[in-house]
Amino acid sequence: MSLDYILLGLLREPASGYDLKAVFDERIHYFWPAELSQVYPAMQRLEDKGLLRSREAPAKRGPRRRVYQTTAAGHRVLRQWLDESPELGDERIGFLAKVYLMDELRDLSKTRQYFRELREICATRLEELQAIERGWAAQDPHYPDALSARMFHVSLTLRKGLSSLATHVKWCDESLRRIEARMGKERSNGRTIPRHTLDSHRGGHHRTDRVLDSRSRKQGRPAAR
Amino acid sequence: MSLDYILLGLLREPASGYDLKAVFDERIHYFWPAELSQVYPAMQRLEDKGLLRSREAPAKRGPRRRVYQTTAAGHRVLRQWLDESPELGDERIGFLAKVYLMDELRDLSKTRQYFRELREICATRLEELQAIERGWAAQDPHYPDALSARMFHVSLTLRKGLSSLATHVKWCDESLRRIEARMGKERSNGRTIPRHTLDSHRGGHHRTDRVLDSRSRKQGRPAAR
DNA sequence: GTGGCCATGTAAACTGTTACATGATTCT
DNA sequence: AGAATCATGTAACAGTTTACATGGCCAC
Repeated sequence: MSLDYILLGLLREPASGYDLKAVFDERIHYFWPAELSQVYPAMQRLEDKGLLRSREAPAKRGPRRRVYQTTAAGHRVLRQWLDESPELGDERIGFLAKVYLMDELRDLSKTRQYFRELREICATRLEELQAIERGWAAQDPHYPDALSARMFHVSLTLRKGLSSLATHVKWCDESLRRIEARMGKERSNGRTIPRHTLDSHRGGHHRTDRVLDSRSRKQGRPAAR
Repeated sequence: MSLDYILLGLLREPASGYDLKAVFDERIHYFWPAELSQVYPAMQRLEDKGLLRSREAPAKRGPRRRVYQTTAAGHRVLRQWLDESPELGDERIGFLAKVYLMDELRDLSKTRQYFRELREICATRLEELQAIERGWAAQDPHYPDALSARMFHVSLTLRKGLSSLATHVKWCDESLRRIEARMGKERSNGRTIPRHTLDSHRGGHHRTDRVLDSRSRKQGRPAAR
């Protein structure tokens, strides 16, 4: 349901669905991704409820655009939502689910490889956010201070991203240390490299050939693909 | 789709849907919550695909139970999933969405209150995880070392929760400092306490009277509640 | 006997993603 | 003429939550 409220918040300035999609992909997607196919119907619903109003906008360069904006009722609804207590909500963290079960592979070098890749992904995204912050600092001489109320709140969220990702990278590093220490112990305990590594043929089969790919009808033969 | 794989992982030891729900609520829900109404059909689907097998179990104290267990095919599918590269995935972080838009309230004391509550929630959950770790340390004299492969991987995920939540609390504290500094500046700039505080009548209306509560049919009058 | 926990499910609703359909304008 | 970008949507599917239905067994 947060999407509706985010829309009300973003449409305090008038914008089209298409405009909004750009905003989502640029700034919002870090905490709330959205697709156009979800945004358009949502805006229509909110207009039907009287929380948004829209008008046909003269289109320079392109076809007709419908521009939406939050109404007074929309502002009230938004403020009521903002005034509610925070909730952590249910986060689904797929990469942790994998780590939790990864003993199944019986091969710590696989776990190590997993953490190395994860570290890379997070470090890259961290740099992305650091670049944003540098940009802000560059065009505002007393950056973290003297911000508008709007930017102040936005900067609180940026800081969250920055600190979360930095910690994430540190966790990967700590994990890699533990994994390597453990691998060292395994070797010195006389265990040789696990034989399961035989499975690693047909090089680099990342993200291909999903087996569990769609719901099968009852009694459908599993092989029938 | 991760749910299916988590089920395959958990059912390396036989268990009923009901058992599994307890495991989810106790350990797994930190990174992947699940409801029974989702677990039961999922297990049936996985059995139809040949990845789980089930048997009727003699029920001491209660009605009949159906106990599931991962098959050899299920193990293969699980290992294939575990072998894929990590992905961050789309996280939806509702509490950040609110902070991002909270300038709308035009009342920093509301933002401060929000962060105080958020800090409390996270600190509580942090203590929860710390208690788990203390429990492990208590019943295992050389705790973080010499773990089974299973527990080693589980402990990697616990450490993630611990470090994430500690950082989260620190972010709340940093934010509270910034908010209070800014409130001080507002006061000294001659601005008095914002008048919007008039809205704060009818004390403590947390989590009540959601306005945007369900999709309205087209053209439904907004007032018709 | 009834309240609580054990146990298994179905149905409907909600939220979100992927794929598709359509067409204008601008740039090369 | 064709590709890229602007622009708006629909349809089908996938994943999850909430509400409901059912019933056994056990303790008080």
